[in-house]
Amino acid sequence: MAKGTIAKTVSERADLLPLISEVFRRHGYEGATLALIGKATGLGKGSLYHFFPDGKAQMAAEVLAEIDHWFEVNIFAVLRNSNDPAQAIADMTACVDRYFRSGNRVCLVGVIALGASRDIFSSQVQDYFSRWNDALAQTLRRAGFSAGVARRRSEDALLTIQGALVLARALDDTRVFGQAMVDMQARLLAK
Amino acid sequence: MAKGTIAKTVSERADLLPLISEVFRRHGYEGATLALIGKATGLGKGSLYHFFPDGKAQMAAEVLAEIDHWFEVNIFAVLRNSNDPAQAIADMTACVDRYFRSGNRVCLVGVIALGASRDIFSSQVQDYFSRWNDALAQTLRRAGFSAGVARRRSEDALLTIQGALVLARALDDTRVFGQAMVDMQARLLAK
DNA sequence: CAGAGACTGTACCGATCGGTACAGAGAGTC
DNA sequence: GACTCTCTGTACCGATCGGTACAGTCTCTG
Repeated sequence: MAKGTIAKTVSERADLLPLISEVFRRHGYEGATLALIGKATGLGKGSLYHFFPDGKAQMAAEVLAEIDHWFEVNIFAVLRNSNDPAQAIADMTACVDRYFRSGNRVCLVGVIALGASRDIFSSQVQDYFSRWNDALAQTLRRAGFSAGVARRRSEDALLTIQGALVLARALDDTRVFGQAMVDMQARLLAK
Repeated sequence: MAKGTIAKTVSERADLLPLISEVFRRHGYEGATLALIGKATGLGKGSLYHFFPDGKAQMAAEVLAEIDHWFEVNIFAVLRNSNDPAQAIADMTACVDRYFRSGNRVCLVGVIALGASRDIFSSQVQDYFSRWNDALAQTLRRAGFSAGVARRRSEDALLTIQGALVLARALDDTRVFGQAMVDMQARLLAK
């Protein structure tokens, strides 16, 4: 009930999600507190619950949806629509390297997959990876590989990205991530 | 101050660590609460703080030390001492598959590496992976590979294990982990 | 200018957080 | 039996958790 100390900033929902996303990335679902999210966005709980009436779970769900959409547009769709498989895979690799800032940024979907919160978001996590897997395998099929090889190579690529992020962070060496991306691209199109 | 309701169970420190380890694995460092640890061990805070006066941080540090020791004995030492590189790598692969229960169990060191708690345990995390990396690269050198190739293949193997754990959990498909272990072993000794 | 509705900070809620204090219970020693 | 030391449960601490309530402030519409 302090007198007239309320400013008006008018935040856009779309501007909020990337900021919240980084908090979840850094601290995981359980570690991301409303206080941290408030600090990152510059908003109080009032505003936060105005935009996300269902609280933290809704924020995480919408962040995951936005990430899913970004990958759908920038990566999955490119893989599906390209008729130059080698170029599509090169584009994907470059895009992934840029997105994860050469290993300095962590994959939120992977972080959630490892934690206890996987059970809450299991369908979104599974969907993200299996759609990526399908799109990439489809591209490899178009490059002339059998369904089995395509699928196996695609899974290998996905797991390489996730593992490279873990190891690069563990060793504090982004070079590990860069090398893994080079190796991954070579393995995808080998032979 | 309820009257005489205190039982005497006499827990062994050594029996405690594996139980605590599983809590950290499932919930991460921030998500592992004293209540969960108490539930898992069947001990109250009194006993917990008797064994670990510095609380949660000490528990995590000792769990990490125990994991480190287990890998040192069962994996790193085997890699260093074997004079049959192919056999040593096959043993490592089998041992890793067993330890991670074919992808059903998560790597605590990897989980910590991804989270904010990495900063607290950075030296232990880095040590674990770089000692593994050194031991494996040394084995590959003995198999006749150049230092550069050995190092690159070794890093690739470590990242494959971590990524396979993430992807297997995300897709809820342990087959992914098994296939990754097969591929990893083949790539380590290829050509 | 009046009213509606979106957006804001803040006080507050019960629950739980990590951690402390402490007394009771058991086993060993004399 | 009295003393000591280890191990135990539990009451309690201040801080913070996710979430609610609400009054104030702005913009937009008439």
